[in-house]
Amino acid sequence: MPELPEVQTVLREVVKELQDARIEGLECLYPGTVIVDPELRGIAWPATLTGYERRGKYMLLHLSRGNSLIIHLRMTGKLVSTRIKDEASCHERACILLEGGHKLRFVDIRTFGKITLCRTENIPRFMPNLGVEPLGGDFTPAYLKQLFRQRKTPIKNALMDQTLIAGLGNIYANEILYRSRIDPQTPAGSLSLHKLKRLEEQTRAVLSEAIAMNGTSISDFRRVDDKSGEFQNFLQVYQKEKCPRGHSVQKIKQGGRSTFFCPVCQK
DNA sequence: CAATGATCCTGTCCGC
DNA sequence: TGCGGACAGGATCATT
Repeated sequence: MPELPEVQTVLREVVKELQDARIEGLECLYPGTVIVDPELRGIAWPATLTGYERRGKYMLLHLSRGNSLIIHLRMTGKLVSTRIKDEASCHERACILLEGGHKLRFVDIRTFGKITLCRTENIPRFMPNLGVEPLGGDFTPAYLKQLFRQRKTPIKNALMDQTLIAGLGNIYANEILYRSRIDPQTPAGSLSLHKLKRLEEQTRAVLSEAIAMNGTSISDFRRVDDKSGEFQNFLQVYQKEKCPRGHSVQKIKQGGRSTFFCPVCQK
């Protein structure tokens, strides 16, 4: 499932794919996958990439002519370059057309992913309110203390709430809590500054390591070049029977999602 | 405002 | 063999 490290990985590779190519169009191949800003008038193409950024799990690609693409992979979205693999897929939902007949295919089994083409100044209209960037300077124990104040929701749910912290999903929330030795059921607002310090440090550590390893390929995440990430080899609790210290990992449901944790290591 | 639950969607896996 | 059902899960919307 693409979370922050996977999105970062894909963005880096998409940029490499787009930076020297003229973008000639955007094709929608499944109803609703491509959203076009009604204020975008006239001709958007051809365009070139003028900048890019990641915000939470969203990729923003800024184009010439004052337009931008907002890409969200949701659960099963993939961007596949025809330079690497030119093979049709029945799950192709959209397509970015490049000069020379090359394409960047948006392949998405479950059809939840979206590509929005909008005026750059209208980006906020097409994006939800997102919380703090977990690798940014604002992400500090004191900030978390304030953010979680009065919150009774379990810390696991809070970590995955994109309006609080942007970019964490189920896999990394589980891993971060294990490495922080925090019980995922702990009410967020009751965590001591001491534990929040561990949480902050481990969040940065886990995400940085995962980015360095090109993300986690569980089930169907693939990079633009169709290679897998490598971080799945370093997961400590997610879908594991035993934690690294040999204790049984417990699986529970929180907010409809699977939580994996070690009741011995995490208090 | 906070928290919860249903919804969207399809491939995979399990039990009968 | 095949069918039904559960599961996976990010974001959004409705409800409490």
